[in-house]
Amino acid sequence: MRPRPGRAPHRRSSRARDAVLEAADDLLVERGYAGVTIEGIAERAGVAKQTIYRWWPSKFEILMDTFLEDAENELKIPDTGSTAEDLRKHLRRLARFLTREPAGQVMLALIGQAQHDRAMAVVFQQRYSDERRALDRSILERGVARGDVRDDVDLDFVVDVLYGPLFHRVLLAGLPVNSQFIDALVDDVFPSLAGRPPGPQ
Amino acid sequence: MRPRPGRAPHRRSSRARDAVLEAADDLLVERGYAGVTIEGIAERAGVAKQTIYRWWPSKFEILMDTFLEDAENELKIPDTGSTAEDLRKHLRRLARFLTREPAGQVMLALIGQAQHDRAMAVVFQQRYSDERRALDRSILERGVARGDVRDDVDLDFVVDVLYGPLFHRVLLAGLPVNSQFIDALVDDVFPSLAGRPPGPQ
Amino acid sequence: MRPRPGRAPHRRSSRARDAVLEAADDLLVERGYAGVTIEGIAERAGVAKQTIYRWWPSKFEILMDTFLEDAENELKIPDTGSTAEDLRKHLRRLARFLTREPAGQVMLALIGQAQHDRAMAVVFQQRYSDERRALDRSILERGVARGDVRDDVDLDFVVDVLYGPLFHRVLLAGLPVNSQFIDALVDDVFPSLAGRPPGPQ
Amino acid sequence: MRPRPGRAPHRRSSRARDAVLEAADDLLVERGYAGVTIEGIAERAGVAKQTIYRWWPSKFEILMDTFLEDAENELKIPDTGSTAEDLRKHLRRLARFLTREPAGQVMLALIGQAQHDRAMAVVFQQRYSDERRALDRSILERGVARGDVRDDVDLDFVVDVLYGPLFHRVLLAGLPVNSQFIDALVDDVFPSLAGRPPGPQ
DNA sequence: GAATAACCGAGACGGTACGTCCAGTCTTGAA
DNA sequence: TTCAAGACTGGACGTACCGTCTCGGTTATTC
Repeated sequence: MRPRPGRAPHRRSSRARDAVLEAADDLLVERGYAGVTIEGIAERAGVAKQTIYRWWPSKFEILMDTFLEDAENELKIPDTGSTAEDLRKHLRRLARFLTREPAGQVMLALIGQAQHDRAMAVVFQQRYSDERRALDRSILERGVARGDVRDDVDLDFVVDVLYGPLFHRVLLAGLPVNSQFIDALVDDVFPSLAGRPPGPQ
Repeated sequence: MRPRPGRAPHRRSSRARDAVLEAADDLLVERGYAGVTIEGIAERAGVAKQTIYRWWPSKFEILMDTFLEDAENELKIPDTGSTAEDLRKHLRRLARFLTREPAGQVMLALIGQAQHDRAMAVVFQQRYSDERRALDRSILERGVARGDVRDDVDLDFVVDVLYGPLFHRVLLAGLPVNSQFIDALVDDVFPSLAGRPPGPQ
Repeated sequence: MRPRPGRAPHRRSSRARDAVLEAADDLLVERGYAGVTIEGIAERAGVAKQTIYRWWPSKFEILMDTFLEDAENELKIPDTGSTAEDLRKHLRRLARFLTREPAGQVMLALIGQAQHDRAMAVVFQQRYSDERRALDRSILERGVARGDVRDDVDLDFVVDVLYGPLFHRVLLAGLPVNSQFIDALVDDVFPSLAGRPPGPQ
Repeated sequence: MRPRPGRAPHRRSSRARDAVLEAADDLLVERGYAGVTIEGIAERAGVAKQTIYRWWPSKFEILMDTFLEDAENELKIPDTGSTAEDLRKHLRRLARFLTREPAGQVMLALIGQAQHDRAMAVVFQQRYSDERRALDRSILERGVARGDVRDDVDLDFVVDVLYGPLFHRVLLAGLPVNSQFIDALVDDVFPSLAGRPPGPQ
């Protein structure tokens, strides 16, 4: 049961893996997506290009690896006991992530690249979007179980209505996403669409 | 001071301009954004690279020119007399544009590129998003004037709530956007957020 | 009749050409054939790799160009009036060229490469060996005309017998080629094989 | 009979050695000198690269090993009792070896490589040329002892004059080496240079 | 109707990065 | 200790485009 040390088949160097991910991340933040090159990553990571090509098919996948680790750490689903509060916390966290943090820049770059290339769009959906949607739904599903979310609405639709406006602002409008914006979503849109007053019965 | 002998001559060749825009468009559809290269456009358009560089700063701007022409033609704001019906028609048109038409592919590519490069994001917003938001608002503003849209809601917020879910599906989820989805936005989300029953005064 | 200036079709840069030839030459002398790389030439010549690939198919051809210019200048056929003296002078010049001069190193490298690759061997023969053999023969042909070379021997065979031993030493043996060696060829081998005493008639 | 545990074991695997030599030989014939790579040899021989590096410093030395074995077998010095006939036989054998046989291709490749690299030239001379010259001389030395070769000529010089023309044709000219060519060397050049009529005394 | 200057096609140029191949070194586990 | 396997750093390959730069040839007015 214990992972025997030195057992991984064909002993990939974790030193190289980590250096590559970090270098790619840094380059993206410093120079933007086009400034991330395999050669640049290799040089900064102190790694040979061949090592990169051995383990990743494209810079997209490298950034995907970085991003997924960050998303897992930074975008945990809260559980406060109140659906509205879970949504508020999570939307705020997400807005901050997208607009202020390096890892959010990586995410935006990946979304951008996915618009350019069908294959990468599929990778992004399979490795991120699908699982993320399940997580996003989980807040609502807890609400359904708890009784403060209606059980007769399509939760996928609710997810799109709650998260879509945020992405619309960030990806298309370049308008600020502030607390009022989030609050309006949580306090106005959510209740009228899916909320149910925690009443008797 | 003396621009005398030989008088002001040439102007830009519209033949070249059109050929370039069409070539860029075709290449994008055939090969994706990365497959659009200045050399490729020049060759296909039968135009010299220098001619392209003379009139456009980047392939992004070339595609921007194509896209703006298409958007103006294809995404006209309807005016049926009913806000809900205007929204329904327009959202359906937009969904179809994004998911089915070549010009929609161009738009998605431009949105994608805007995520990679701040400067291009600014260009996209100034040349498209700002004006588009005004157009999108105009449906609602007519509704306010007409009395079937509440006058105490932030119309920009309503725009994000109505259009955001659509883009969320298209840009991030890869899920289908069908009539029910649009209808749910128009019939459920819109009325509860901004609709007002056309009552007496 | 006069070459109109700026007439060459598509204006190849002679600056680039010269810099490439010189860089290749220098690299060969400094680092040997394997040390001549297209990248190294490009860097040293201050030229883009693509420029090299545009005009030469391989480093072999680059060195061939250098070598042919040098050979033309350095291996002129002497004309002293005496076949034996012409041979002596030419063989000495050749021996010195091969064993002491940078251009001789280039020649040896090309001969070496020709052993590795049939296509290059053909290029070497067509661009050098064939013409050189004609030049080498010309010494003997003048001798035939003059009467101090027999007219019943195959001059190609004589060329092989006179030049072959020199190359045998240089290419295979690594033994010194001194004046005695040349003199033995001219004074012993040549007369008995092809010489004719300048007699009456 | 069981190798006691902790015993000084292994010696060089002759299976690996043979497989490497054969693979190198095959690759040279199939793909030329540049097509012989350590990786290619290792793969074809079913051997690890490390094993090759353990026993040979370069592909040159691998081919050298192959070649020396072949030369020893294929280029035996004949002993017919007549110097002229020994020369004729040996020169014919050599011509055929160089122009027709796989092992001759290896030899030409090694000679070629020796022109590119001083160190390899030295190896080639020490491991082949010096010994070969002794063998070539031995034909003449037997002739001297026997009395049909003059004893006042430098036999090294005679070797160069007899073998040089052959290599000149093969290495430089790309001209055919046929029986007449060999016969002319043996019947015209050799007697006048070093032959002595087998007379009395 | 001739002069003239911006425009055009063509494409060479110095560069950067691509993705691949191979060199030579190192490490692992089996025999 | 050797071996097969194969990951590692590193360097060069030959290609594709970038954006800049002539080069001549072609308009299309305006004197």
